[in-house]
Amino acid sequence: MDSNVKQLLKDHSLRLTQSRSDIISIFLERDVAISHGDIEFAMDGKYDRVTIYRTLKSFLESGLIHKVLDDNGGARYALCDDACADGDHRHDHIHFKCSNCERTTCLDGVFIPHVKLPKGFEAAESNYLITGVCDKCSAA
Amino acid sequence: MDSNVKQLLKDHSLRLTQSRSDIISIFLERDVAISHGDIEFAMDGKYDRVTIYRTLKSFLESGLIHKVLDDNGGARYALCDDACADGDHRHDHIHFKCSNCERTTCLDGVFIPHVKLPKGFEAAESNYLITGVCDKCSAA
DNA sequence: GTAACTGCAAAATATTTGCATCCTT
DNA sequence: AAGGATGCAAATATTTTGCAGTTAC
Repeated sequence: MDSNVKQLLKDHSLRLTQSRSDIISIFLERDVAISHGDIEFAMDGKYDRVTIYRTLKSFLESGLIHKVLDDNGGARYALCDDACADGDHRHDHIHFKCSNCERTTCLDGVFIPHVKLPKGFEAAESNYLITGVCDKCSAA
Repeated sequence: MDSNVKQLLKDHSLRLTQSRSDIISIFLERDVAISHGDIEFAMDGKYDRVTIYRTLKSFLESGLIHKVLDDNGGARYALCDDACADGDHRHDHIHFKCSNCERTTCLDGVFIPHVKLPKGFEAAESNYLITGVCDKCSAA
């Protein structure tokens, strides 16, 4: 449907299939981090559970999405922003998990502050998750 | 065995049982965040898998341990430091996951820097996980 | 003695793998 | 045509729940 979707897949050297298009569309529709279960629910049986797992895995490997840490054990994912598209992955924004509506949002404008690590520690990736009440819930 | 262990349980109003003592001992022995699987392995069948789950849950609820985010989906836990003991929970230190030895360490001396959140967002808890190479592995 | 803790069985959930078939390139 | 993607079945892993028996206080 969306030429945007096709382009995304092409950009990441992924084959254009129905399930991939549909799954990307879900990511585009929502601006929050979603889980395998969210996708499965949204698809309502249209695709096999396994296909969704494998699709997420290829998206991860191709750098189309990134993993977002969650409070509970559940894995969540969010689209990488444009900065990622050209090989140079930057996921240095903070994620916010609302304890009220349970939504996990990427705070794209809020970057993870760097810290000075003890001698010998070398940082590669950072994950910063804040739990609290989001803007929509605090307004209500 | 350790009067330290007894005291910890007493401090948190938990009954002194064999499994609880043993599990706390493991936490004390290691200064890293451990998972349910780690404990099960260390106990080598001495306690039921379910008991370990429930023990961890009561430790969590009583504030004896805190949950540590992990890269993969697995849940990990670490002892709370003294500051937590008196009801006022402060887990504002950074966790470091070594991609080489897979160990997750609490960097007790490195505090999570505060960030300015967009309007409407209210922070309650913070989790900061850094992945990279730890001091022991970088030295080797 | 009583409420809490434990072990066992089993259910519910989450994730992975093998294989035959189908589809994109 | 060929390799990658999908669906189905099934194995594996993870976590939770019910219940009866045991134990700490």
